[in-house]
Amino acid sequence: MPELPEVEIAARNLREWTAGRSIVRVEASPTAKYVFRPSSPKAFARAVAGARFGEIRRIGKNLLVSLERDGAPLGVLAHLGMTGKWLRREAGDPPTRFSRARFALDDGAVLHFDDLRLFGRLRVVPGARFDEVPEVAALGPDPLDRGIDPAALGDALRRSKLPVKVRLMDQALLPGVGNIYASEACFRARVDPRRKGPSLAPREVKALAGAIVTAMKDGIARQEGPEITYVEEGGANPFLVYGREGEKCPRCRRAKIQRVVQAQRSTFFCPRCQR
DNA sequence: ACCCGTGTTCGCTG
DNA sequence: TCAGCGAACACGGG
Repeated sequence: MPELPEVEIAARNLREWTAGRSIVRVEASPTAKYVFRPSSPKAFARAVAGARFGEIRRIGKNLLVSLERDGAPLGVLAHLGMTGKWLRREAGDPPTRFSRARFALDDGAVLHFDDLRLFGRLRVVPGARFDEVPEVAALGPDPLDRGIDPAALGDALRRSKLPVKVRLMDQALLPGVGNIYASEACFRARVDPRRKGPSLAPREVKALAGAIVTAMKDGIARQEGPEITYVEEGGANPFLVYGREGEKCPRCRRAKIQRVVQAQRSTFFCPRCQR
């Protein structure tokens, strides 16, 4: 699931599910110790039980959940990792398949943090001082929230010899851009993902800046619906090039989509359209 | 059995 | 000193 669009959907869902609500009880699976590091599952549950929900922000792929407990601010930083998701169930429903933490609310709902691979994280942030968390402080401006300044993007690309697709995934530059949307943005901008940053012309940088934002907005639009209770997987591949090795390019319809490996991750592109 | 994986972090290296 | 690289993390799914 999770790059910026998926996390944005999660944020919207969570806002709806938690508005005005309090946490009645928390269960954290003891086997999922890794999810709660550097704290423990027990300490995490103890810290947030009884809290009332406040604002929920998203920066890149991070969810910043503000809580209030005994009149004092408290925060939870949530990251979905590779396979994390937030699901809403009713009290008494069976646990979701890879449920790692369960938050019982005062309206009878139970929010599950579900995560197959255990790369997700739930972390208590004392006083909700998110800006003191190094991983949050290191993030650049959120591209959806604040837009992308082509001049700033150009500067950043010029300062690094990394292939442009790899550079786009730097969370300090463009928080929220991950492996899928980096490929998708390069395709939309017609830029070869293997190009080195400094080789890009200003008009290509500008195209990239626009392509990143529109790719993410499309991703969000695809997933939002009138009655989302939770986002399901499965179904047709919604992406233009990602996961489409060997298929005909959706733009030129002549070349075949190629897959290459960059920085240990798969990159998909059209060798004819992307220069 | 084997390869793959929508993410991040850490230790090493040149 | 530090950008860049590769491994590690953990566990299915195909």
